[in-house]
Amino acid sequence: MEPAFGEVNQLGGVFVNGRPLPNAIRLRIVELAQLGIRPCDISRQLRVSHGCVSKILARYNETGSILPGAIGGSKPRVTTPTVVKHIRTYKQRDPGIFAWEIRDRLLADGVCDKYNVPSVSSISRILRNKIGNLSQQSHYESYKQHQPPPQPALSYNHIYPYPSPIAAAGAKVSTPPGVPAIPSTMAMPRTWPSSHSVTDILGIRSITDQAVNDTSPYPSPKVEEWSSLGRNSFHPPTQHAVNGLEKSSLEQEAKYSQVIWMAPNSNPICETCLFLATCFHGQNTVPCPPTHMASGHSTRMKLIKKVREAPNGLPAVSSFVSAPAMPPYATPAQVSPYMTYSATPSSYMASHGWQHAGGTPLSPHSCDIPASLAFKGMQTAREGSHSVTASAL
DNA sequence: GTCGTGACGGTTGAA
DNA sequence: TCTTCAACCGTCACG
Repeated sequence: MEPAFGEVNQLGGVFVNGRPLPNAIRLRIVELAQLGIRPCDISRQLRVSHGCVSKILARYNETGSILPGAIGGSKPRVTTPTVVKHIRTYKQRDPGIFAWEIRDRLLADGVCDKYNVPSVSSISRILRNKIGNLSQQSHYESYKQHQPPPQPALSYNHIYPYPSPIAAAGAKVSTPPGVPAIPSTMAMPRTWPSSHSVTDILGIRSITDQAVNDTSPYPSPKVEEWSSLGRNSFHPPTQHAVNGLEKSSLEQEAKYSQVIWMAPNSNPICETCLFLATCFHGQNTVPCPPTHMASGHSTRMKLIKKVREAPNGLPAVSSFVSAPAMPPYATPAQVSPYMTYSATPSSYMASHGWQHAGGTPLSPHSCDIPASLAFKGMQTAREGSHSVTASAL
């Protein structure tokens, strides 16, 4: 079994097979693309395969979101009791009705939509297995009397929150050609955890923001709550729609984050840094870095329950952090392979004009995204430059 | 050299 | 609790 710490791709980047890239990297890919940097350059710089860059950009263009899709789970059943009931009704009214006619009627009557209407073969199977013997009707009715009323048929999107074309179009940020745009993921007001502003994705809060309510940091999602999150908690896209993805996806992300950024050995970690994948310093005696202390983070050291361990006893990490092997505030020479993902946007973020949704500039977190081996060799070229341009990269 | 695409091996979570 | 299945992931190779 491959260690949970990941593998190294041909570009020298580290990834965990089967797991999505961290949001910070996904976001950075989109950022760089919108700055006009070619995908091949993004691929090399972030050490992410060009196929992945292409896929993430394509998804972003399609959905307006940088987030990966929902992983795992099963397709919702389309043959709900309601659907079966309607099929039965159609069959009773017209015993000679064809399956495809039933399918059309399910659509026409609004019983199903195009996402959850059963296939013709499914309808045929229902007719054969459940309705074929109408002598079972009395049994069915008897059974039905002892059952709760059938739930309305769930739309496919209810479970699978893929944004509808309309939602995607609405979420999409239209940008004049050549004009760097702030992705809609970055433009959303901060209403964590239902926001995907860049500050939320990266777990950054402005100093001003924290000063207002320093004693009440982020709404602190408990791991117990996160653990209960899943596809069952998906909501219709009309609710909490954020950037083409609704709350449920964010919840899933929260759960995913829980897996990535837990503290090893139940050590306290900075609650804020918990959401900063590249700023992991889960050691008991290590305070928050000065920049965090200045932001009041040191007041929010918190014990996070370890929730998941690899069979070898090491914490299961995703593609970002090698916490046990990484001392806090690793110097470039000490950066673990996982820090390969870490871009070096400190100067970039501080200078390129991003504004917090509330108008507050992002607070520069020197440890948010530390120096990266991915940019090794480029550092010299970037010295003295505070903007990301193709030439600087 | 760049980019889109499909195969592949992997993870995840609902059933 | 375990297994199955179908969704997703990123990498890689090919054209």
